Amino acid sequence: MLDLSLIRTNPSAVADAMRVKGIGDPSIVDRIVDLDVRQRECVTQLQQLQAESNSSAKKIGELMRSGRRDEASPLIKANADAKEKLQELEADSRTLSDELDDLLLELPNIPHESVPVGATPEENVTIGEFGERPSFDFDPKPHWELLEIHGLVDFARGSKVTGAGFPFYIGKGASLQRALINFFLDEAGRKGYTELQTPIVVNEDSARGTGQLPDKEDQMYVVARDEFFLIPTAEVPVTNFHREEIFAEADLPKQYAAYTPCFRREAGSYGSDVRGLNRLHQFDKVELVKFVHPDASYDELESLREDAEDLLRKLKLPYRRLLMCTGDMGFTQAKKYDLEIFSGGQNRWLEVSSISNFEAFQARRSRIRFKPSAGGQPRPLHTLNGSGLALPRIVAGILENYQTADGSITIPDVLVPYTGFVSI
RNA sequence: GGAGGGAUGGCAGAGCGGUUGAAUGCACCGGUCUUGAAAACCGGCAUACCUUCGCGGGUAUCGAGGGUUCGAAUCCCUCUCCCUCCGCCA
Repeated sequence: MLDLSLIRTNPSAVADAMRVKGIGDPSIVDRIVDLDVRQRECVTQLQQLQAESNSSAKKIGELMRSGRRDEASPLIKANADAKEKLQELEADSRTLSDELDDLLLELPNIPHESVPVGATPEENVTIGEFGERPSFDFDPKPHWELLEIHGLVDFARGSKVTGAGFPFYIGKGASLQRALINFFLDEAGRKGYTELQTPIVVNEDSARGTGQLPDKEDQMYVVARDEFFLIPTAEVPVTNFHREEIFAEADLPKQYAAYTPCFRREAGSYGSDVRGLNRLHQFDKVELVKFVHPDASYDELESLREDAEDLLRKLKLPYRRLLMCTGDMGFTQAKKYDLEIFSGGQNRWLEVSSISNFEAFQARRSRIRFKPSAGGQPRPLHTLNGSGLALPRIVAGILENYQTADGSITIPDVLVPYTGFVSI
């Protein structure tokens, strides 16, 4: 959610943001401005009437106590008469502010000035390539063939038990995932993130708080009977962990790491890139989330990105860093980096982390604030998150980049203490 | 799932339907005292919104929504959540 006062003072900036993001209908900004004016007129009128009625009621109380009932009765009648008008204004005010709130929830976040304007993924900016791509003196296999050869994942039985995109991991395949989860969490802990285990279903307020609603409603699985949503990322429960809370300024920043399964319907995204582990309906991820002071959020974004990249360096996976253009950013982000690893068996880049600054967008929706130590009103803080990291594509990358001529796979050194085996 | 109890400010905890946005204690912040600290004393300390250039003024909020009343934290209804006991179960 955006600051209403910004919309008042600079509505065109908001409409422009919607255009460069390609999200929503910019004309709703005008409707918001109009509604806002009408709402405030209505509230002012209502509060004036309430003030009159309050002071009259107080007077009645005094008269009644001193036994001057006859003097009170005309006041009582007048107040009773005013009541209808009062209720009318109350209803109007409520209707207007509900309408206003609904529209405000439709506005996407405004991109940061450092974000390149662009409409398609082709206009994302590659900032750098790091690490060494593997070179093979044999024909490298894609990971789905390696999974098959070693019996690491069972897609067919996953489909039988649940549906496409819900695989079983077997034996060393399962162990490798568990090793990665532990490695990621241990690294995060070392870097000062507090580990959190979270619910993996959330209620509607939480889904709205982080901006999945109304934007990503179709991407979430719903437990209709209990009105829960399966989380598409740990960002949702972790950010909402502090929903409706006010921090002391000195308590910032707060940072958390959480491993969770993630559930995504991926409606409308079938295509050639969904083979093997490339795109699943359920996958595992360790997510890093920060609650920070507004002045610090862009520094924190870089440090969060560094924390994620550090994992790729330690795993010795070649990767590139992309700065997403306005059109390829989501509804909620002000600035976003993607990290993609180069996976040798498919000879293509796979997104394994997305690192975003939401500025006050989520915090305003979720009412997560801090109280300035210099005094004054609580202010929304800034939230950030980044994958650290998403598992299946890391597994794909390890299998493809660490495969050897005889079809076996070498476990990256840093993972060996976690797997307990050196090869598959 | 069955039975009962509860929900008040950061926490604890009062609150006859009429200066109760709310006593009191703790915590916290500022000050006095002290060489310093502690103690003691004095003062401050919720959130959202409207209005004003500002000082200030006003409105709403005692789990949520609705109702009764001139007036509701206080009475009535509905819902949500929490706790205790029983049942079931990891």
